[in-house]
Amino acid sequence: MNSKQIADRIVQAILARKITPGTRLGEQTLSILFDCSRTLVREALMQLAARGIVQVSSRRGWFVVQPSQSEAREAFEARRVIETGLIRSAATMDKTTLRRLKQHIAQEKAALKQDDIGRRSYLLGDFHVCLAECLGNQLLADTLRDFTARTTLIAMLYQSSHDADQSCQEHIEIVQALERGDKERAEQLMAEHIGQVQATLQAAPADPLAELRQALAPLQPRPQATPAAPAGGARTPSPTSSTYLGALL
Amino acid sequence: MNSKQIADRIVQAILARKITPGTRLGEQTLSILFDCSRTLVREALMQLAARGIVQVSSRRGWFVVQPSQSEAREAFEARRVIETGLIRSAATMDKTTLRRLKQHIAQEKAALKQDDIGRRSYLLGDFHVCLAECLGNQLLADTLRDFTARTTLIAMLYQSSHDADQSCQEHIEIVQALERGDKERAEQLMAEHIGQVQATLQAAPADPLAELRQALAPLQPRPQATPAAPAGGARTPSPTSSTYLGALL
DNA sequence: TGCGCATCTCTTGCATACAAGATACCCCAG
DNA sequence: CTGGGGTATCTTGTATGCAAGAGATGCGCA
Repeated sequence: MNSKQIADRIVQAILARKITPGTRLGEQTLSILFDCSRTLVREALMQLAARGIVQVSSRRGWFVVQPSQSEAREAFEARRVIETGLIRSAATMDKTTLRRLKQHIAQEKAALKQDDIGRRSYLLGDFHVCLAECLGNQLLADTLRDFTARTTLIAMLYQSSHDADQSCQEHIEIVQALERGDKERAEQLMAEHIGQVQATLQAAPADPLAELRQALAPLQPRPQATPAAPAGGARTPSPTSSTYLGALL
Repeated sequence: MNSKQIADRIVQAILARKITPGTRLGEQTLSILFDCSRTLVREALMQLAARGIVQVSSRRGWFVVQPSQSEAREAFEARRVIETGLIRSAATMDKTTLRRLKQHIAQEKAALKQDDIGRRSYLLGDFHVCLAECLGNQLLADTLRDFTARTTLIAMLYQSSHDADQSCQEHIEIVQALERGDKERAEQLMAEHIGQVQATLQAAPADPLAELRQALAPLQPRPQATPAAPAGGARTPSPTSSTYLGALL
């Protein structure tokens, strides 16, 4: 178990919504979980910090990032720019590639049917990474993976109510447009798709203190992933979050 | 001197073309240079590895990446997608922002006049990062910094002959278009600008063995940054590159 | 009760020690 | 002179130890 593997597991857990924003990632805890020394854990966390997935607060601990509202806006904008641009500048796709995308969607459908929330979340996010790979740019695919992890965290933090079936349906339409060679339409659909997710975020009050208020808001246990939570505002780091780390194994 | 600072210094040195692709970055060497333990150096290198700037070859050493031809293509494509998309989706710029861009260009001109190659390279690359910041997306700005480092390495590796004055001129025109509010033109100019740099790369022969040939090519000391080097093909890791590391201090 | 303060524990920050693999070097045999 | 093999050296890989800081706790006092 090297540091790269540890980092990957953490990212995967985030993409599967098994780790929430603000979760504490203690070096010791992880070293026990992964049965290695703190050194390796630390290297993994350092890498994730460089990728904007975790943060360290000096001598207090490592935490999964809790993007602010403006960071959330940037992340969605970044994804929109990259994904629409990628479609726009892509060559027409060959059959093999289209087959891969369709296979991916089939997997999405299966996970939806089985109500496997973790796998479902993972696949819905991974579609975008897969698409970038199919469009021939591994560099942007890797970048998108991080950005997708970020938007997943944002969706958890701001209680997105966007539903999975709709996402999958939108993916289907995008692939159909690509299959027809209608890149313009595919681009538009992608922009709308990302916009959909963004739009369902719990709108924050137009209040200059919003971020502070959010940071100071009390912790309230969240009822799984239901829509329309009681009141606006996001969670602070969970004090007992070490139990969540079972998600990594 | 913490690991972040070390990483920043290395990236800066790359952007200033003071460290070439394939340069060896020995942990011990760096720890002496930065007067700290290998631990900190290692953390910095880990972060840079996560950002795609350096690579480690097991128990052989750390090296600045030498992007392959296809990685080079991806990097330029990624920049084109991001930078044009950013311009396209931007709001109109206010005066303060435009002033910042103009100031940046003024700095570019000064560095050109003084023939300060390091600073010149740095600023020409940083223009793009600055623009992304001005367009209101720090996340993409940070991403672009890494991609710019990457294309800088590519330009060194494939002997770009694109000249600095022309780059600066193109920057000026882009800002002028933005000032006029002509985003469409700005976007086009940006695409062309990035294309310009990419186009001057030493075209490799249409040869399936190109990459291998390149990897096996003998080391030839490069005459500073002159155009039109004798023959195609890039350099292998320099065996005595530790001397170059003075560039970091 | 409420507040201030000392202390105690828990967490990261950093350095160092040692293990293990890769490479370079040298010596010897053919 | 050439090639093979053993060793010496150099490099990273991993664990561990100790220091320092932040928070939590508990106690005494007003």
